[in-house]
Amino acid sequence: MSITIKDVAKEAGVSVATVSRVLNGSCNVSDESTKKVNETIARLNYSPNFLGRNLRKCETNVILVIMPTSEHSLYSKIVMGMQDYAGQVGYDIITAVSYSTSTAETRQMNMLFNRTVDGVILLGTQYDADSLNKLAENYNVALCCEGVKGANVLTVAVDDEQAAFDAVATLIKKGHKRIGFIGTNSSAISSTARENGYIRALKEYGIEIKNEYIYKESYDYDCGGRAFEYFNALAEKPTAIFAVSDLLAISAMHKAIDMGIDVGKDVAIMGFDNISMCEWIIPTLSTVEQPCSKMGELVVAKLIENMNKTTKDNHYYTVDHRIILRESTGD
Amino acid sequence: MSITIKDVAKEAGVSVATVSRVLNGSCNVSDESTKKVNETIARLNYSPNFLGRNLRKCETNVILVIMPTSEHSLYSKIVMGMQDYAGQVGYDIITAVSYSTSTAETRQMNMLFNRTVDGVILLGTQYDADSLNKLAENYNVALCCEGVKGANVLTVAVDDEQAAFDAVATLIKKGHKRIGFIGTNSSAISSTARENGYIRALKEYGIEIKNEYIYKESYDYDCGGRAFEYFNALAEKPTAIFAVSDLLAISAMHKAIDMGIDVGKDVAIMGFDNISMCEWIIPTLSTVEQPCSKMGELVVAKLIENMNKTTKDNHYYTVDHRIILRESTGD
DNA sequence: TTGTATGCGTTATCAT
DNA sequence: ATGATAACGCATACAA
Repeated sequence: MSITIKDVAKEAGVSVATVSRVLNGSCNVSDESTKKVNETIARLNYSPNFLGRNLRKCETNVILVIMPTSEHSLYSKIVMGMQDYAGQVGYDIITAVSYSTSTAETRQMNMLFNRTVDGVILLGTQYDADSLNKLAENYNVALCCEGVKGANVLTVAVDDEQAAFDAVATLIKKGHKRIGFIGTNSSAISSTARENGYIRALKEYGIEIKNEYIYKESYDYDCGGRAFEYFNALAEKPTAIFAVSDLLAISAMHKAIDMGIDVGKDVAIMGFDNISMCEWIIPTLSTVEQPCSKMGELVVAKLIENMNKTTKDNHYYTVDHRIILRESTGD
Repeated sequence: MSITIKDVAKEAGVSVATVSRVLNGSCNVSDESTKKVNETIARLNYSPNFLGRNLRKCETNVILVIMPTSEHSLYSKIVMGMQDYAGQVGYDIITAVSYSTSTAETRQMNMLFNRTVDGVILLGTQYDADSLNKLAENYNVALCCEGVKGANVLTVAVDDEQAAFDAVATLIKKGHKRIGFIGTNSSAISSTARENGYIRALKEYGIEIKNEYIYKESYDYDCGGRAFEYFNALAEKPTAIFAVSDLLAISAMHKAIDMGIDVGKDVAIMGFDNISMCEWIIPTLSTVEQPCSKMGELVVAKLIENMNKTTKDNHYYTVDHRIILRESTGD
C-alpha cells in the first residue's frame, strides 16, 4: 500500500504522535525531532492521507461550488475570486456543473451530505425556498449571484432591481423613450427583479409602460435574436433595448446587424453581467458589471464564518454594480 | 454529532454489518432486515459518511479534472462528456481551475497525493514530461486535449497535425495560395503539431513556405488582432488565415472588420476547436471541430481502466476531428 | 443470514 | 517533549 504516518514514525525513530505534531505545526516538539521527521517525510516522499485526517477532524476544508453551466464567464470570474480568497484562508474550492438539471444538482449535493465537503455554494439553483431552508438548517449552504425568493439562506448578489433601474435610467437620460426589455420566464429572482427595475425606471421618468415592449422567453442564445425580430416588427419600434443577460443582448445585436440596422446609432442595446465577450465583439456591448471577485470572496468568507456558528448568518448581502458604456449604446 | 451507521443499526435492531450490507447492496441479507434498515435510514435521514467509507475502501470514486481556464467552452464541453460517462459508471467528476499557474496546479494535485481523489485528468498542463512520467508511476493521471512531448502518460486528443493539415488543405482547395498561420510560442504540443500540419499541407500542394506568413505569439485574445494587422501590412497579403484557436481567429476577424475588410470574401479565416462562439458571431467562423463528448468519455473510461491495473496503459489515443465550413471562409 | 471484531490513517487525550 | 492508545465511521473477514 501507500506510505503512512506509521512508516514515517518508525523510520524517524519517533512515535506517530510526534510526526502528527510536526505535521500540524505543534510547538511542543523539539527542534531535533522536527528535523528528523521532516527529513524522513521528504526522503520517503510521504503525503498525509486526508481521508484519515478529515475523518478524524470532521472537516475537509473543501467547499463545493455548483453551477448551472461552466460556459458562462461570469461564473468563471466569480469562482476565480472564490479560489483567491479560499486559498488564503486554507480552503480549497472544487466545482461541479449541474447543467441546470436537478438530478445532477442533487447528486452533487451528496458531497455535502456524505461529508466530502464542508459547504456548498450554489451559483443559481434548481432548489426551491423550502428545500433550501431545510437544507440550511443542517448544512452550510450559500447562494451566490442568484437569490431564491423566500429562502432564508446566506446569499451574495448584486441589487438586481436597482442595477436594472440604473441601466434603464441611463438609456432614458440618453433620450430614449421607447425601451424594449428582454427578460426570461425563468423563476430566477434576478430576472423578475431586473424587470421590476426596468418598470420602476420608466415610471420614475414618467414613461408609459407598454406590454408590447416586454419580451420574455428563456436565457438561450437564440431568444435574444427572436426578441429583436419581434421588437423590429412593431409599428413603433423601440429605440433602445435592455436585456437581462449579455448573451441575450449579443444575440439581439447580431440579429439587428443581420437586418442591416446600425447598433449604437439606430438602436441602443445594453446587457447585464459584463462577460468577457462584451469587449470581443463588434460593436462592443454596454452592460451592467457585476463585481465578480468581490462576490466570490464575500460569499466564501461568510460561508466559512457560518461553519463555526450554531446560529447561522442567513443575510442577503448585496454588492455594488456598475454601468459600463460602450459602442452598443453609441458611446 | 451527525447520525451514523451505528444509530441506524440500533434503531433498526440489527448490527452495523447488516446495515452496511444493505447500504452496499449485498445479497446475503433477508428481505425483512433490508426493509427494516431502509425504513430507518429514511426515517433518520441517514447519509453514509464517505470519509469513513473511502478510508476503509481506499477509494473515493472521484476524478479531479484540472483545467487552465474555465472560460474556454471547449473544456466545458469536454467536462460535460466526462460527467455523462462517469455518472454511468459510478464516478463523480470534480473540477479545479489552475489559471495556467503551476502553483495552483501543484496545490490541486495534492488531492491526488492525499487520496482525496482516485485520479486526475489534466486539460493542458504546466508539468513537463519528466514530472508527468514520475507522477504516472505512482498515481492515476491522464492528459486530455493537449499532449506533452516525451510524456508516456495516457492521453486523449485529436490528431493535431492531421487536423491542421486538413484545415489548410481545405483552404488551398478553395483556391488560396497565400495562407497566413497564427500560432503561439507556447510549449503546447498542439500548437507545434498544428504548425507542422500547416507546413505539410503547403508542401504537399506545392506551395512555397514563407516565414512571413507565420505569426506566433500567445493564446491571448489580442494576439489574433495583432497577427492580422501584421499580415495586412505585408506587400503580398495572405488571402486566407488559419489560426490554432477559435479565439485567435475571432480576434483576427474582428480586426479585419474594423479595418473595413470583408471576411469571407476579401479574406478567408479558419479557427480551431469549434467553440460555441463560432456560431454566435458575425460572420460565423469556419473551424476544426474537436469531438468533445467523445474525448471526455474516452479519457475517463481509460483512466478508470488504469485504476485496476498494475501496468498502466499510457497510449496516446487520437479521436476524429471534423472540418466545419461557415461564413468566414465564404461558405 | 447475522453479529463480532478488526483495521483503514489520522488526530487528540492522557500519561509520563 | 514524548509515547501509548482511543476514537472518527465505515466495510469486511470470520465466526456462528
